[in-house]
Amino acid sequence: MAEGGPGPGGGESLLFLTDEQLRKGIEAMFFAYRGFTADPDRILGDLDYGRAHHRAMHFIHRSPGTTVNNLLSILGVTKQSLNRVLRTLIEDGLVESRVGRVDKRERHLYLTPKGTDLERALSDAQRARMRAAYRAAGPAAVQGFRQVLEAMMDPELRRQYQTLKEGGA
Amino acid sequence: MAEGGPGPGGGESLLFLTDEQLRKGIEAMFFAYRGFTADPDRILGDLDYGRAHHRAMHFIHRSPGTTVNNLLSILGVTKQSLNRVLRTLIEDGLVESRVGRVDKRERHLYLTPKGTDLERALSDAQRARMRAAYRAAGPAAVQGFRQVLEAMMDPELRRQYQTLKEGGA
DNA sequence: TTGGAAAGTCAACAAGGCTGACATAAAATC
DNA sequence: GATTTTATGTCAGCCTTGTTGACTTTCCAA
Repeated sequence: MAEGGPGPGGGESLLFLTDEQLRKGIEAMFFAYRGFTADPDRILGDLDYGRAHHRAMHFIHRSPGTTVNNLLSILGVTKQSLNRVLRTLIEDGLVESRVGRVDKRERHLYLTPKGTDLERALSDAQRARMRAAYRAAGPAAVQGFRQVLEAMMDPELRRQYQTLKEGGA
Repeated sequence: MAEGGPGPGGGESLLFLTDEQLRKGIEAMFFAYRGFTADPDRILGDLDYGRAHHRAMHFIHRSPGTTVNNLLSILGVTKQSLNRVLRTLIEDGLVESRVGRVDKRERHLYLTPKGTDLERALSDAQRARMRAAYRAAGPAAVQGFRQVLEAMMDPELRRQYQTLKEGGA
């Protein structure tokens, strides 16, 4: 690897934030994100769904009973955009939309058994890659990976990420 | 932070690869990538360009004189898709396309001064975020960040990433 | 000289973003 | 009780950026 840049050579060197180092990080994000989405995309390509469907199913699976508005703020898209995706998922019997009991304006979203199956297939594929990457890099690297990613998020998104983190732990 | 999951508590714990840990990594990638692209997107939004233009300019800046075919394999899109982007960049005087000297079929791509200016504005914004994230997470975390991302890439993309890495170092 | 690779172009299409306008039901407020 | 706000859904239309397929031009090399 021979990292550490122009500093005293790796380890606890000073902040080795040359433009070169930063550029490598940027390109690493670019290439890694392609790998990150490649496996689910392959599965989705065979069906009539896309990445947007995957994202919706992921967060519905993660927070069953979440409302449309909540999902909207997590995904960061317009309701028209989300609705198009959600409609097809509901029509195809992958997602169920239940009217809220306390507030009947709200729709609570759940994966059906069929939806759960697809979500599992997709996340199995994505997890397999993530697992392999974690194994290859080692536990210490995983720690750093998560720290940098978290620091890279917009503050608002970081809050949502952390809320999700707690909720699932 | 209190990481380390269900293992013996952080540090060199065994492979703590629970589905929960993996899912957090997946969501971290999702939220972080949004932050990663947010700043350039804001700049591009004001102009008539999109993320695809940014990517093309980034890699032309990075490897001046690269051929269209080379760029194609780095970006992983079809030549029609790239060509549309490239055409507007050339028309607008941001990119120059020179016929190859040894192989006149090839077009070698260069940023014009105008193109260099925009590229710098975009990458300055992106680097600023990356720098802040690196600073917040610390040198050791940066090491891990890069290791995990590299392990997450498809083998072919990893090779391209590493080639770029060497070329620029 | 002819085959094939590199590059470019045109047409058509799809996914998934976006805005704006509007409808409905229910909750909240006055 | 009337009004306003909120949550959701929907229609129409637009943009970017990806796709496939068909075709042309250029030009290297066998």
